[in-house]
Amino acid sequence: MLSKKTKYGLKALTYLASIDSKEPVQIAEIAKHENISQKFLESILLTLRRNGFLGSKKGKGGGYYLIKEPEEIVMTAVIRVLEGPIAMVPCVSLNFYEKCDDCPDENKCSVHKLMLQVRDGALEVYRNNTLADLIA
Amino acid sequence: MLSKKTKYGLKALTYLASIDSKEPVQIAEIAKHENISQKFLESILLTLRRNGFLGSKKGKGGGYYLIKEPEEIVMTAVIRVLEGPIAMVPCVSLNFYEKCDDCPDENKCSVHKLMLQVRDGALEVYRNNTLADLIA
DNA sequence: GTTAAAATCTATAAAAACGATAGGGTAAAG
DNA sequence: CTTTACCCTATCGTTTTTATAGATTTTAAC
Repeated sequence: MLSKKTKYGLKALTYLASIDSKEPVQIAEIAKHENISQKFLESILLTLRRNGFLGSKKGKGGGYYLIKEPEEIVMTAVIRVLEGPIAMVPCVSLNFYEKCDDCPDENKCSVHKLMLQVRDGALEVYRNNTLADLIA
Repeated sequence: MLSKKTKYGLKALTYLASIDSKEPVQIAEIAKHENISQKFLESILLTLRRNGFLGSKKGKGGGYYLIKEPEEIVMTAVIRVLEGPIAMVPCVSLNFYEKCDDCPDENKCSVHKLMLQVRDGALEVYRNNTLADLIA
């Protein structure tokens, strides 16, 4: 299940990309337009800023704005920051690999075998989608 | 993230399929062989039985056994029973559809657009894998 | 410059939901 | 009368989501 954090984060990014101008947009405006709890959104935007997706400007006339072109923002990166691992099991994760406690041999594990394919499928989708693709 | 319920369920099914014979296998044996909490496995096997994957026999010499051939047990069905929806968002789910409270128009929603593709990818993998494929 | 307002930042924590496990008792089969 | 599956309930721990309260920075107005 996709967390609301990811969902809201994606929606916020989409909104900023659709605005098109690089002018800062206030949290309140984004929250209202996308029906998101403002305080929750606040923390989400913060992590997006810390990870290089957004810039921010404080004070009057401040807000958040995209720091890169929508075409450059690839979903693999967004998902990993907001949702975490793309793989459904740590033992098939590229960026968050972890061995299973049970499972003496990964290569013979049925779960491993199946989830490897699922991961590859998801990865291909995320790699082929930028923020620009989602607003088209 | 894949729940342990699903993981354990898959491992149990795999084990039963690898045994090959249709003789009942005790919960304790499966739990021990796959490093699973026996009590937890108990409830998992129960739901697998209720959903037509397993048969059971009580008393001495009892246990669980596969009710269908491994080739007939397709992953879409198993995942839906153990894990629930394959889609990461209810608004793109085939079997568990639900409209989002926010989101006035699904067709314009970026999350919807992205998760539709992810679902299709996962679906293709699950459709192409039977229990027999996983033990090969 | 000073000030005040507007906004982002920070930290905490409460509330709710969910996942995983354990305990104890019942029913059926041999 | 023993063995095993079946069933119900409670609990513990974690994660997710939201709420609260205040600190800090920047800008704009005066």
